[in-house]
Amino acid sequence: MAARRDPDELVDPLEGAIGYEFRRAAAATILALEAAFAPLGLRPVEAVILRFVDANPGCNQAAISRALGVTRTNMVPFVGRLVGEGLIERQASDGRTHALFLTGQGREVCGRLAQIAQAQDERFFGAFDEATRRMLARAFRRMREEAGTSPRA
Amino acid sequence: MAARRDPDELVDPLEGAIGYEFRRAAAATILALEAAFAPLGLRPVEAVILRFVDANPGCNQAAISRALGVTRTNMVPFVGRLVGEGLIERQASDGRTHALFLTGQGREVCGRLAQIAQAQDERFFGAFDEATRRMLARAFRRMREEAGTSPRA
DNA sequence: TATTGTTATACTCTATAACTATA
DNA sequence: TATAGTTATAGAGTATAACAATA
Repeated sequence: MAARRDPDELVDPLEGAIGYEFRRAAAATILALEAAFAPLGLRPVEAVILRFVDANPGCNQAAISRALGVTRTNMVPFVGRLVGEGLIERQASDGRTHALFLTGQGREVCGRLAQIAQAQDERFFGAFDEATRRMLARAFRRMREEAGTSPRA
Repeated sequence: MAARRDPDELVDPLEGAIGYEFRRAAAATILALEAAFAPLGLRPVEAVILRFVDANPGCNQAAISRALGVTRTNMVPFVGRLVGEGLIERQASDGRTHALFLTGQGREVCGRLAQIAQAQDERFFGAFDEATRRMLARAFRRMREEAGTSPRA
């Protein structure tokens, strides 16, 4: 007996195409991460910046912008929001540079952030055993490096 | 001997975190795909829409919007551009619905598009053998379904 | 000269509300 | 009452150019 198809449900010509499934899965997990971070009033980018400041106390925002592939220009509103919410603070260091540090509240939020991110990783990658997860994480890192050698880099 | 670290190069506290590597790899492959499609004057979303029309001749744009998770509203400029470039055409069908079809040029572009997408898949996922790629594609699809059961769905 | 932080600006994508024509 | 397509609009992300202060 042939399966009936909802007339609304289209044939997906890209079903099973690995790059397509990869990109759509990533988009879905980003939406889920935004929802998970929303109670903290943070977006994923701001969360990553917070964790970079935590791991690199005293760094400046230009260094973070290079690490994340965000322009210096577009860092301004991100860092401004984090400062405005009292999560990080700027200290004059160089005359043209601000050294960034987490505040006490920033450290607390950063801890909660890390837990949420870890729970999301468990939610979406929990089906893989640890060895597979390490293999995939390395493969994803290599993909990023491979893309970095593209004409755009 | 301890490795010297570029003072500009920050410690990445999320290196090896699978969800983070996953999202950044996806962002990098999307940029690469945009660059690869640029000579055709198409963006990745428009390319997917073209392939949906190819696989579902006569469908309407609301059905595509549901399949892709794009609002009907935001389909308007995408479909408008594809029509404007002579790649798809609208035929009155329902009175309130337009049936979409590829033009001859649309079929040609669609074929080149598919080749480019396949080359990108090979570029980024070529290191995996076929069985692993099938396993991953299914895992990515499951991740999308899992995310779909989130509060946002 | 090069770098940091910034403003201004433009373009795209995304999200919501509302309108029309039709079913 | 629900659906298809559309317009208007607001918000966020992203991109380039330019400037002041500093190294």
